[in-house]
Amino acid sequence: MKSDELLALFLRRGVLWPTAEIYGGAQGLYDYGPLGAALKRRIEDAWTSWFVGLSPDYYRIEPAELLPEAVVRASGHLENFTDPEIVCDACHTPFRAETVLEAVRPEGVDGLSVAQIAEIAHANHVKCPRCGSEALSVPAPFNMMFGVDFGVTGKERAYLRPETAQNSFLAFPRMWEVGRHALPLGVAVVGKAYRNEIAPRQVLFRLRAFTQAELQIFFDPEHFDRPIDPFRDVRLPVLRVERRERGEETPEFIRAEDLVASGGLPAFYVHHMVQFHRFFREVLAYPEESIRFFEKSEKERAFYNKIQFDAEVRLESFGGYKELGAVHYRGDYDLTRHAEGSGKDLAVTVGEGRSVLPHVLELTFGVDRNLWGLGDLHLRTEDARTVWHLPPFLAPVSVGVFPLIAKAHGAYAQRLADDLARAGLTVQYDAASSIGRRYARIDEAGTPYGVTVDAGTLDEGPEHDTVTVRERDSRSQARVPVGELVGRLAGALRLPRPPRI
RNA sequence: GCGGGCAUAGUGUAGUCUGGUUAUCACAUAGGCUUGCCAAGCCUAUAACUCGGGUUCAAAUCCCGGUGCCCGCACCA
Repeated sequence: MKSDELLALFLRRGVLWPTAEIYGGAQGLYDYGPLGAALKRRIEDAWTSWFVGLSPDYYRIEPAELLPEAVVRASGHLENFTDPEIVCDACHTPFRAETVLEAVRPEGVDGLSVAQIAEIAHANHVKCPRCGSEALSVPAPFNMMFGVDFGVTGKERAYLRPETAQNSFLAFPRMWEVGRHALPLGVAVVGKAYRNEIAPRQVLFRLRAFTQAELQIFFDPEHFDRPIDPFRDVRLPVLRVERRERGEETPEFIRAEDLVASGGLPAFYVHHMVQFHRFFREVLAYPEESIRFFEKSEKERAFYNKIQFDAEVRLESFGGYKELGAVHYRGDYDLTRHAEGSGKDLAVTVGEGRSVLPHVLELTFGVDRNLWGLGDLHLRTEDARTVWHLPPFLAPVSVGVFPLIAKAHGAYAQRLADDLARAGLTVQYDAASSIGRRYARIDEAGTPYGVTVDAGTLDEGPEHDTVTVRERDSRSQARVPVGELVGRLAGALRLPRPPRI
């Protein structure tokens, strides 16, 4: 679905709206309404059920969203979060310092101060790539973290976390004990992260407050290549660097085993790519042809990542592939930095007394972006009606309950709606306007089932205490005894968990 | 952040160039009548010129600024 169309629908149905709208809004901030909040919760629960379910040694924690300054200093976010820029004073165009100085300083600008970068530019008479002016200046690097006063004196600083990953690294020593000394050890966090983005845009794609679902897996690097259970014949849509360099945009389907055997990727890494792919397919129901795992080259990926595939999905709303998640091999960068920063030894002892500083595999997933993706890919207009083909277990409301004729069947239907809600279903009762309109309303909200009470339900005939269950996608109807309703629907509404490979 | 464009009921829009009646239309929403299993019909109601300043007898319309949105560049998990 097109971006404008999707946003209009989301606004109309109360999925989301701009924060502080009556004051003109605030860039990069959106609030979720009832439908959006419920859907987002379902996505988070589905993600947790799936990824934490991958192993008994994977856990979810819920840490604080504020990080003391020492943490972000050690993690590198305080200095390194943005690359230094060079701005042309003549045409006001900003460039990455590294790019502009490439000819005169091929080794890059890491570690140089603002003054040193400016000096190099002037000494070599570097010109603006766009207008040729030599009037270049180097502004102080912009840090994308939100800093806050911490404590009553205001002398201490803390920062809203720019990513949830840091919390998992900080939790490692505790989790090593709580997890009873097991590797691999997974520590998941689902929660808000905050970045003062320069140019928030595209609704949920670059927010200043956004929700990440991340799983950091600490593992023994000696086991990275250890063969794990066979991948059977799983094929992954991957676009590797060599193929990209030939100008290809589309992925090729490569057997997981081949990615390991001839593709040079560690088995443990590929195993988690397979699980990520299955989550996209089996839980979010993204079409196979929309997904690709996009390999980042050494230049493109963050410096701490040794292997990086972005999990991308092609969205009509933004006319191309968008990053909705990623699989990062971060090596021992994080634990090394935090061991140095804190002065604590973060190595652990495994097996017969071998000391190991675990490496980290990071699975990261953008909750807001995927909520948008579920709208883009599953909302379809079909002969003048709009249907949100959400997987049933993700639907904000599971069942709509309607009286065929409000006056005649309303009391029974209202009672039935209460009973279903008490049984744990999310239910919406609606008696307004015609039955067709009510079906249309729930179709648009992604509700998979409609239950209608009619004359047969109330009559002392063969249809006594039966209702019609109408299915969103097929529009088919079946007569079901009310006592069997919960049992009938429960299966489709249960969150999927990963099968053991 | 730079450049360009845009901003009218809940949603989508007409009107702006060329200032001048009660601001157009559709859908949505609420109530009534009727109907009774896929957005039916009729009647009624609710509801808007992004904010601030300026020009003018008069501003949705022209000018300036703020805010927000879109596109390109730059940046980016």
